[in-house]
Amino acid sequence: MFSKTCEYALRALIFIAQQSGNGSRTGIKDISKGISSPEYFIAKILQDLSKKGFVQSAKGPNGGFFMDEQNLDVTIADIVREIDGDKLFSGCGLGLEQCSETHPCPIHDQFKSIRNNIREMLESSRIRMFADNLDLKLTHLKV
Amino acid sequence: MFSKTCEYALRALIFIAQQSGNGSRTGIKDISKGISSPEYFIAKILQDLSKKGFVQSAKGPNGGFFMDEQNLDVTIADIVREIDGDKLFSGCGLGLEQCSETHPCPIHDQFKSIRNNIREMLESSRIRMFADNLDLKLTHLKV
DNA sequence: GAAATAAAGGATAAAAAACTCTTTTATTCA
DNA sequence: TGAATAAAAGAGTTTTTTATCCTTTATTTC
Repeated sequence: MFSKTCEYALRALIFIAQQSGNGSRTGIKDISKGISSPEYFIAKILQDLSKKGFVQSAKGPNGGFFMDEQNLDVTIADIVREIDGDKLFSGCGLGLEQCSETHPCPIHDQFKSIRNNIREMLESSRIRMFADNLDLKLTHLKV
Repeated sequence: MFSKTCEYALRALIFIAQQSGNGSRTGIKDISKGISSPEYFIAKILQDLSKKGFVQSAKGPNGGFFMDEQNLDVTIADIVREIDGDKLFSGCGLGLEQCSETHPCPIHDQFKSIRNNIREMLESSRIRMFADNLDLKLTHLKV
């Protein structure tokens, strides 16, 4: 469904959101441990997400990644769209470039509703929503 | 959603299904033109699908690919599962290996319903269902 | 201001997916 | 039986994705 990069990104952002709860910043090492991801790889991904404003970062001692109120309101859809593009939301199920209501591929109709489900689901899910359950250990992000 | 290999496979099988309607066999060249796919690549894919029994093939003059009644009743889900594995139907949205009802990832619940939608949709779609509309040019498989 | 810390940046490596080419095998038909 | 046809098989190559390493820059603390 999502690329590996996107999976790691979502996990990292949810993790940082939880850690940001008590105002603290989290370093790459903690993040990569917290979400079971390759350290250098998630570093690259966060570097990118930070440039795009999905997460804040600070260098030096006591530095690390954290999220502000705006960051917490970003939807999963926003993140997915940024990393994987909008193929998932609008692409043809069979990979055709020309596929539309008036010029559909064979499975166009079946896919339309699926895609809408996915889009609605991802657009109504904000990072903020997942921090609490993670904090209460009702959910997890590892392995 | 699907790998490129899987997209080509589905397009090819629907195409062959339509062509099989009038009892004729279809060669790789026609198939690759008919579904806008790289010729050698779809050849490899069909070689594999043929070994697995999703499609029939015959060598020599007048040879080519075709489908029997059983082949036409195969579901899209069967094909996807064979090519892309069942990650789409049962994998964790965030890529965690340990993700279940009792030990869920943060977006587990949201994904559960999406996954079920997808599975139901793909399991109720049989190749046979798409041949007619393609024949009537109500749908297409190119570009 | 020097040492330590932590992210940013740039370059590269490894693995997987997508795609290509050439030879072999089976079949048909003249 | 031999030429032609078309898929099967096997062996690449290319591109994309995933992952790693090393150097630089910014910040803090002493």
